[in-house]
Amino acid sequence: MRLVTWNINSVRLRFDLLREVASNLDADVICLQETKVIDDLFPLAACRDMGFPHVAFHGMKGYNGVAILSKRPITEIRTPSWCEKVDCRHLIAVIDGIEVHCLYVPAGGDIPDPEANPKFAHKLDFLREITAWYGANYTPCDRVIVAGDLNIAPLETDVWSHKQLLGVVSHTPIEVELLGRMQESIGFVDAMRHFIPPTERLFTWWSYRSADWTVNDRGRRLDHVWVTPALAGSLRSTLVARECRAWTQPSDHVPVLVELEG
DNA sequence: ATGGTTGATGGTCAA
Repeated sequence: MRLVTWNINSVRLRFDLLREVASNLDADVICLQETKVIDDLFPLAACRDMGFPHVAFHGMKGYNGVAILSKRPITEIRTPSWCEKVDCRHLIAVIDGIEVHCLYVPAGGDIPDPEANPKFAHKLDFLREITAWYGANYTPCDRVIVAGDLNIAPLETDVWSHKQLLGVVSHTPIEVELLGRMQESIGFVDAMRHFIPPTERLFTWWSYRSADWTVNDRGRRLDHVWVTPALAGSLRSTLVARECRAWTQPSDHVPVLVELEG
């Protein structure tokens, strides 16, 4: 299975780029975040024309939204929600007996203080809640993939400057700690770092708020693919499609590919 | 410390 995750930042605006991603990466499964479209307007026919007959989507007006496109049948769809909000951040599709979780963790706003910033408090609560849920409902023996924009760069080499980003939302110690607890809940294996050593810089996102994203390579690794220990032995390769950031009218995130045997 | 850009939207809000 060749699984791709991409924060597409509007599936309607960037459908032509999605075709390129699907084709260039020879994807079997594509997890999308920030689709920004209600379900009635989701481009389902275009997905089928592109060679993905099986599609699950869970969207809302204007913000968030997740989708999973698959060449193989989807046998079950679920849409959990967190923090008593129905904000379309989590979609589960069962494909080949594997639970594929497409996840979009709240970004958390600008101020890294839960007292002063309700969005940051929501991000931390979201992580605590979903961590408890994984721990209570799954075991390392289950076949689960979590793929998506987790909006946290956990390692020092997941950001362009560890020191300069310690106080910036996405790399603060409290977020890194909570993401670590979530990963440990059922022993998720970081599929990208399974192949790329932690000493090597690895980014999947570069801000729009820069005249030239290539200057000093000021990126962060916000997008992740995790697999349960039951699937770790099936991991074959990973790839960050960095070239997509240089495309015309790009997303600020680039696609990440993880290949699994079978 | 601040600002910078983008997308959905039709006011700003979120990222």
